[in-house]
Amino acid sequence: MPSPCVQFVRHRDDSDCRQCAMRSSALFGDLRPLDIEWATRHIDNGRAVRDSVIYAAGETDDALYTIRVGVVKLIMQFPGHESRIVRLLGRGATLGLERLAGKPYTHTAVALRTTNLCRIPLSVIHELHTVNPRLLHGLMVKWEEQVLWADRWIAILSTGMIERRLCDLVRLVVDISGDPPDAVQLPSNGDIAAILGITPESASRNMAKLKRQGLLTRVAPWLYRCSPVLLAETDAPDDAPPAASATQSKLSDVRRQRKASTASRRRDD
Amino acid sequence: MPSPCVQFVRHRDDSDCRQCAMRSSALFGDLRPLDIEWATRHIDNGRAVRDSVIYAAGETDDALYTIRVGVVKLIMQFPGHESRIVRLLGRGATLGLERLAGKPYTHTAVALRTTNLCRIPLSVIHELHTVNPRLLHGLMVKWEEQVLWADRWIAILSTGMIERRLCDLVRLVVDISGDPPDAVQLPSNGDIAAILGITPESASRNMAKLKRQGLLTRVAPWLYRCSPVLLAETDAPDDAPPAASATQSKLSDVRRQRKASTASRRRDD
DNA sequence: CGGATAGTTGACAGGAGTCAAGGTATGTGG
DNA sequence: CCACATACCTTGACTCCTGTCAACTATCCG
Repeated sequence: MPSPCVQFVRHRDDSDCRQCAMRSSALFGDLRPLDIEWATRHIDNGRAVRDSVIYAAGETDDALYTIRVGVVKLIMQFPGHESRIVRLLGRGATLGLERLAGKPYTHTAVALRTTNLCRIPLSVIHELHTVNPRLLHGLMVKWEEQVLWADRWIAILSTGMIERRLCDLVRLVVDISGDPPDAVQLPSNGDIAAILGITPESASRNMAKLKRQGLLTRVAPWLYRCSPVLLAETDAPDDAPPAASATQSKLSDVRRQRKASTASRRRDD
Repeated sequence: MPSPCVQFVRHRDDSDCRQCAMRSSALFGDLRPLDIEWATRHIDNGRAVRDSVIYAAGETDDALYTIRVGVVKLIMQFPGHESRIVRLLGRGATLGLERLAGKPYTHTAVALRTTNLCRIPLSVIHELHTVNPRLLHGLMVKWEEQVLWADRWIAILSTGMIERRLCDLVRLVVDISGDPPDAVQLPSNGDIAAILGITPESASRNMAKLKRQGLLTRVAPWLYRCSPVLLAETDAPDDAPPAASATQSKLSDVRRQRKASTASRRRDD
């Protein structure tokens, strides 16, 4: 398996990259055109076809990546546990920031579809930072993005009934992929399962349920048309504002926090 | 509700703080003693009793925090969803990094027990960074920590049977709190529920199950003695290496990745 | 055309949510 | 110091969601 997965070539078309760096990379937002121009000469452009591995967990290549267009999944595997997809990244997102902390890649990054990305050597980041410390802000923004996506994954995609989580996943994919609502490219059932932490069978069954409800229509394998209802639905099921009668959705509630401080302090170390 | 939750006082005991900054804060690891000494003069020390709010989501106070001793929970609340605890932070951890990206606090941070923490104004970070850009590395390390904890939360605490997740949670608490194994202070059932994304009833039932198995013994309300078996158990149930017969633990498997690259490329945009 | 992989579906069992009834503990007021 | 009120935890009964196992179909590729 020679794995001719990802191939990178030095940039030729400067204007193209410059445009990319400015609009999608908040990373370089604070830099001067001169610095950006310098950087682009050291940034390679790459194409990763579906299922190709951009980098694998544990590797220590000295580079990070930004996505120009496409979708990438980050797979995490802990020793005694099933592996899970912990993030889906789309246009403008940054992969491999952990290399800046000196850690090996913590995930395996795989393209969900043909993806166009830029490979930025760590040395370029360090050089830019030396020249212009304002790069710090861009880096902070990128890290914060990662954490926020991770937290969304926990609070939205890993909590509650599978059907609702699936709906949220579809919305998320539409969001980050930029696919038109009538031709959304959803992950395979296996991937959906790894994203939601469920079995492929449950994924299949719940996809079928959405299809029966007319919220989703398969127009081709992997290609779906989603109803506006599905896309809008932030939450409000248009009924049951008070004393909800939802079939199953209690779980815990961590409101009632602020009030605590004054009273209650029975036992403590 | 005047909320006399957290009170901060300027440091008096320099040596104490310096020691703290060096051992627990990789943040300042790369700085010169002189810079650290300067920084400590602008860092306040605070005490948060159990259930007190360190900061609330949406606030924009210009400071971040590091924990000297104690445990803090980060609560996240998305509009139409139940709130979940997305992280538990212990000694040496950093809270509120998102302020460095210019974002309001994304979580509500609440002390799980009496907690001792340092309040670092953003201006101190910026000043230090100007003086010594090597601070960048410390910041990268802190961000990477946040992401790694978040990913663990997804892959370990939000996947699979509740009983196993509970065991992992106990191990995690022991880990970050530093409690002795025979006197571990576990979160309330409500908090356990918000951590694992389950109901308090399920939390209670599964805690009872662990107690029945002798893995956990309550020595006082909220205080437990955990058996060495529970603490060791990385995963291997000492049986079933091949064709496992576990009662329920299939889920999906995202192995078989590497091989993909060469073959398979049926449809793509 | 045929083999392989992935998706679909049914039957079944058990896990986990829901509802509701006590029980226990902390805190207040007499 | 005791009685009451308020939380929270605990438990049981019940439902149904979801994992498991297995058979079958659809797709893709050689």
